[in-house]
Amino acid sequence: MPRPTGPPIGLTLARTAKSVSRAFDDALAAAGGSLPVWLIMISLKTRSLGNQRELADAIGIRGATLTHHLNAMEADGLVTRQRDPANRRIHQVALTQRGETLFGRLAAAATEHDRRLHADLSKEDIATLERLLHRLQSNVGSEVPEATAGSDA
Amino acid sequence: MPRPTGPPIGLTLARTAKSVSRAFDDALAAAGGSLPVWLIMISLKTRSLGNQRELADAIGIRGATLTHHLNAMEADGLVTRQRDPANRRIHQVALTQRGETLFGRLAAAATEHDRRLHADLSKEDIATLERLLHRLQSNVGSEVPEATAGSDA
DNA sequence: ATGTGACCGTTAGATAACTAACGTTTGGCT
DNA sequence: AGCCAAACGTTAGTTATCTAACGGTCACAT
Repeated sequence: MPRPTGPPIGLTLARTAKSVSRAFDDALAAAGGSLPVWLIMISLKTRSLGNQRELADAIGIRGATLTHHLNAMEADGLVTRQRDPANRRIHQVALTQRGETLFGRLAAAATEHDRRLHADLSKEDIATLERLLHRLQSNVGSEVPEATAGSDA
Repeated sequence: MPRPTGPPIGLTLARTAKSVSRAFDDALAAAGGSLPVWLIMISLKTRSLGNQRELADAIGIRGATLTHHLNAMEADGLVTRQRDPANRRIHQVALTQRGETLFGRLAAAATEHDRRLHADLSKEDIATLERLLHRLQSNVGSEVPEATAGSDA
């Protein structure tokens, strides 16, 4: 009995994520950025996203929050927003030269953070962790079992 | 090569924690509470905490934020705050009868959430996950290796 | 007894996320 | 042609957290 009603796994998960995210954000702040800015940039670089909504979904925030960050980034000269001529509802977001420069610095900080995070963990450990985290996510995803008995709502 | 520069583990961790916390908070909201309220209550019930600062540390928030929640909970008649006669700096926080009742409902919701979260995971899986999460936390904890070469601060 | 420093909790102000409602644009249907 | 529903992004307002500064209380030394 290794878990005699100890702290629930959800609580440990939340605390760990808070610590790790905090440390990551600090590292990015030291490089002149922040966690959301980094997520936006890396999504712009790697994925080919059609619109801002997909971008927001990709980094796990709401559309309104993304607008907020893009406003700040545009004011800082990191990105540009242009209407798509073919579909004027869509804003095409692109990194400026200055944005590319900052991306380089943040990438270095992110790599360093990841190195530190892995530290003594083996590749199998990381793979196992990823697998378990995905299981947790799918367990709370949309599993609303309404096939039990009665609709007691 | 199972991780060809895929999403960093820190990102997966953050997303999973967000989803799970969100789901948990929704479940608690349906029972008439919230995640911080639940954490405060369970800490009051289980641990024997000397003061509010320890309470805040136990649930991972700042003292000022705890004050905010306790104000709301006191206004709702869930807890009482009294000065410790032996040490008037300390506020003794206690659950009222109404607080106990809500605690019961939230405990049921939390148990249900935990059951759903575990779902197909074995005890070994949970133990492994806990171990890996603790490793991550300690890796970013306060590991400031200043024994490398020069003090470039 | 009195002054100094530390501890505890609160208050004030800033920051960042969310939800809800809105204006614009598009495409299909009548 | 004109209308209506849907999609996209922005704006407005709320909520929750943090940091910094403050007032009250205690222990200890002088």
